[in-house]
Amino acid sequence: MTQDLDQVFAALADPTRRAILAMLLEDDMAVTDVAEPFEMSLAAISKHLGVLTAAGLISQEKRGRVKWCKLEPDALRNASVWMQGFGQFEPVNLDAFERFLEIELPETAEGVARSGSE
Amino acid sequence: MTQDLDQVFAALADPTRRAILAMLLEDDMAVTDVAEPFEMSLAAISKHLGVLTAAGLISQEKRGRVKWCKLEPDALRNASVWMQGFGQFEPVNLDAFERFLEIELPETAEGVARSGSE
DNA sequence: GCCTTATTCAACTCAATGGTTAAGTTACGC
DNA sequence: GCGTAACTTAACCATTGAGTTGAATAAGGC
Repeated sequence: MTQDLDQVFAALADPTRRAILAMLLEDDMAVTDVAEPFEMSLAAISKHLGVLTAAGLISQEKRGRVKWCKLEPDALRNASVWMQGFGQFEPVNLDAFERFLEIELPETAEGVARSGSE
Repeated sequence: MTQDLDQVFAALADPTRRAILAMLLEDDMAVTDVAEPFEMSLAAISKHLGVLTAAGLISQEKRGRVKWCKLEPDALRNASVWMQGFGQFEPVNLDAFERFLEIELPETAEGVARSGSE
């Protein structure tokens, strides 16, 4: 159980993985498509998807030869509850969230992949 | 900015550090007192406090020869907003949070330190 | 059946983490 | 001002993590 939190938080601690989650928010995607905007090997993305899956943040279903990735936002529930215990953060400020997406979405995935952050 | 999230999530990914945060929820504490319930060296705890400070999750103020640690829950705001973007997790279920505390508070810090999780 | 596409696996490198012990530093207390 | 309490720093070690390349596997398409 605390291990769940370990895995979820560790998974979220990587900007590439957060960017992937944000992408999947829009729609389910095949591994190759997830990898496309990033400046790193497919194998690397495959690994990232592995840790996201292990953390329960996404699920992967193989249909034919393509493996579809699907967001599983419920995995965030425990982590969210844990965090909320430290204070009341005003219920979803969508504007703030959009700002994050602007920074972390595929448009700039290149930047994420190259420099990590600034 | 995305680096902030990196640091916050990475800091939260360790059970010892989460336990420390939970302890500080009750009251400000000196480094030695923070370390007391754990089965690891003071130096190790000092490092953990360093990463929590770097992430902005706590602040440390030296008064005399003791350094007081204080929770800074605001640092969780951005992370919380980010997570909330993935779904509406019902506003603070205090019971659920208490369950986490039971597992991660100092009473069982020994267990946390020894086995990490089960 | 064969080429190709989609994805993973294996082996490796390099850097970062989490821990250790031992040696500093700084501030009380007497 | 000396001894000690409260921390931090340094040097080290073992493990993990993020990335690479290259080979393996699996499923289509024709």
